[in-house]
Order: sequence, then structure tokens, then C-alpha cells
Amino acid sequence: MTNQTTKMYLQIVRELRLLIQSENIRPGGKLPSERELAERLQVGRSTVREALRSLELLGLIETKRGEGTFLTDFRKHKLVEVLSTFILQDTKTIEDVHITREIHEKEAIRIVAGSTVLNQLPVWASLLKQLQEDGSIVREDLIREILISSNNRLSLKMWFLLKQYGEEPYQGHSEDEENHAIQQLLTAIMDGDIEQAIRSYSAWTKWLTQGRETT
Amino acid sequence: MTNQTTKMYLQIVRELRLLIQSENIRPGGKLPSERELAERLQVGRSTVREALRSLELLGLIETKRGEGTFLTDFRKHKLVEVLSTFILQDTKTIEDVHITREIHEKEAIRIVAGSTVLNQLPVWASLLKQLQEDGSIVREDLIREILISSNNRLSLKMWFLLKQYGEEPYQGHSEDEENHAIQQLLTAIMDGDIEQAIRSYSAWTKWLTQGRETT
DNA sequence: TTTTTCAAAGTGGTCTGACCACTCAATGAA
DNA sequence: TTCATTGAGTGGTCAGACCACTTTGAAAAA
Repeated sequence: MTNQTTKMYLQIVRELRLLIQSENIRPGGKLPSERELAERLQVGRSTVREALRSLELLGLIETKRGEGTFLTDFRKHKLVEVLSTFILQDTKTIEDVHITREIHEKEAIRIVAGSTVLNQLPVWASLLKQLQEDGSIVREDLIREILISSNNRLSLKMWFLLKQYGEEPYQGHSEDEENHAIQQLLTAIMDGDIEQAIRSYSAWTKWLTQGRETT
Repeated sequence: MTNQTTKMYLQIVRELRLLIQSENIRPGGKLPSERELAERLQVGRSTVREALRSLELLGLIETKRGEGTFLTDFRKHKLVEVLSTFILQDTKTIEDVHITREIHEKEAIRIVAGSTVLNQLPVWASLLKQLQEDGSIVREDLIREILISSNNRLSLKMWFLLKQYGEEPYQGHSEDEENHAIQQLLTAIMDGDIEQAIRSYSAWTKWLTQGRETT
């Protein structure tokens, strides 16, 4: 039992993955209790905990004392402390996270704008209307909508994670300059003008980035 | 003692960071033993282990039974690997894996071709020469070179994983049609012609995809 | 003296059982 | 019906016990 080549807790991480899959546990769903897992996997509870703690540190699960362990909702903005204090200490890495997130965003824009089906989706007109009436729009909402429409679940998931790990305060108070870029982006998407959409996106992103750096 | 608002193991992660800093432990260096840490921090050994296992899963430390715990290079963190086992779990759509890999490839091409520094790298001319002389070139080698040159480690890591996951036999026997596309791609990169580079890449990819589907 | 052997100490890996703190729902009293 | 209580379930932590493995240094052999 204790004579494995692979470490037990890593095996448990794997088992958990399978369990989540086979029992179709969705984000927010509850995992079996530590004691039950120990029993089912025939290992000690402390070993199960080592695996769970690892996943918790990664932000993949959430634990609530007295309640249980839950699968994390990717959408939830929960900053993983280590990443900021440990890994993401390296500025180059932080930059890579942002850039990589933007890669996925840009490609989604290209796909949506380039598809005569996708760029006619009523959601774009609706968002544009909201922008003009309310005078503001949440960046995340718009981008998410685009990612979802681009219809690549893998890319969407990566985006969620990158966003989570790249954590940064996109201030909601849109200024005119930003709104202009967003409006251009939406319009370009609806027009199917890929290049213009990308240009608008870049302008928008640049606007945000500058705001971030000057802080 | 057990009445903290912050979880003990997270506090230990923090303590460890400070300890590493204050004792100036460098990558490869040895950390205090689990028993010593438990003693110094006045916590149980199992709690220390929960913290250590978390950091190990992230690839921040390495443990060797009978020897001890060692610090690894931060830059070697396993964030992508670990997350991928969970992300790729239900997103079984092979199609998405391919498309997402291509997203990263295309963006790298854009970056390299768009940089007057990167597109002048001697490696492109060298590869072009190899193609013309040998009449063939390994797709993976070329793409990897581009990814590396684009200078985004995170993206590079993702690419490696996606490649591994999408695993497919890119037959090496280049035919004239394929060689033509590759040659165009390399030339376009050196010319700094982003659009042409992307077109050539797409043509090349399409050629491969067709070969894949007919199989 | 030099080399070999091997037992002890140190370290991570795992299990067990014990409490504590907290949540929730069923139970029973008002 | 409403409210208070209590007990079961769950995560948080600890202490102590073995096991498997590596290093090391002292004793034995050459």
C-alpha cells in the first residue's frame, strides 16, 4: 500500500478527477466528504486531505467547515494567494498571463466577426444598445459573450482561468475614450470587419493597460 | 490555536515564503525538514505537509524521500499541467484541442512576423535553406521555433500540452504542395508580412487537416 | 592505513484515532 | 405554528506510530 512509485496524494488527485467526471459533479457541486473518500479509496484521511488542500490552493475546489468540499465555479473571482505571492512574482510571468488571455480574446473576436452567422447574433446589438443607454458596460461580460459565441469550450475554460489568475481591477467606470473603442468593436463585429474589430479591441486593451500601469 | 480565521496551511505557505526569503534559500536549496518546520511554527506535522504538498503540486518544491524538501525554480511551475488535467477532462472535444493549439500557433506567427527583430532571426533563413536542400522539414520543429521566438513561456507550455493531447501523426513525408506552403510561410515571416504568413499557415494547416480527415 | 560493511539517525510517506469548531436539520418545547 | 435545542455530519488540527529510503560515520576487515 505504501510502496507505490507514484505518490498517493497525486493518485488521489487523479481519482478525484475521474470521480468528478463519472458522477458528473458540476461547478458548485458537492464532493464526497473526506472520510468517505478515504474509505472509498482505501487510504488515510490525512492523505486525502493532502490532495484536497493542493487542489484548494489551486482554486479548483472550495471547502467550508461544517458543510463540505465543493467544486469551484470557475467564474467566481477568487484570488489564489500563492500565485500572487509566489509564482506571479515574476513580472514576465504576469505579463505572459495577460498576453495569453488576450490571445484567446482576439481569436474569439476574429471568429465571431468572421462568421456571418455569429456576427448577426442579436446579443451584439443588445449590448451596443446597453452601452449607448447606460453609458457603460462591463468588460468581462462583453468578452465572455464573445468567447462563448466563438464556440470553443476549451478556449473558454482557459480564458476563465487566465482571467482568474491574472486578477486585476478593471475599473468599471468607463470613460468616453473607452466607450468609443467598445462601440467600434461591437460595430465592427456586426459588420463582419475582422481587422477593424481587432484594431478596436487593441485600442481598448491598450487603454486599460495604460490605466493599469499608471496606477 | 485552532481558532484562526485564515486556514493554518495557508499561513504556513506564507511563512514558508518568508522563510525562504529570510534564509535566502535558492532554487535547488534545501528546506527545513517537516518535523523541524512543525516545531518552529508550532503546528502539527500533518498541517505542514498539507502546505508542502500544495506547493509540490504547483511544482514550486520537490521532495525526495529520505533526503528532504528542495526549492525548485519558480519558472518551472506546473500550473498549466495541473490545470490541464482538470480542464481537458470534460472538454473532450478533440476538435477544440486542435483549434486551440492553432490559436497559439497563429498568434506566435503574428508576433514573430510583426517584429522587425524577431523576423530577422537567422533561424528562419536556416530553416528555409534546409527545406530547399533536404526537401522536407518537420512541422513540429518549425512551429516550436516560432513559439519559442514569440517569447511567451506560458503560451509555449500550453502549446506543448495541447500538442501532446491532440496527438496525431503528422506524416513527415512532405509533398510538394505542403512544402510550398511552408516556404511561403517562412518567406512571409522574413518579409514581415503578417497577413501572408497567416494565409500560408492556414493553407498548410488545411492541407494537414484534410490528410487527417481522409484517414 | 585504507577499504568495506552495516547499523543508526534523519527524512518523507502514510495511517489511525482523537478532539475541536462549525453547519444544518430533525426534534421537541413553548 | 414558531422557536430553541440537540445531535449527526463535516472540515481543521494534532500527536504518535510505523514504513521506506538515504546518508553517514563508526566498527570491522583487508
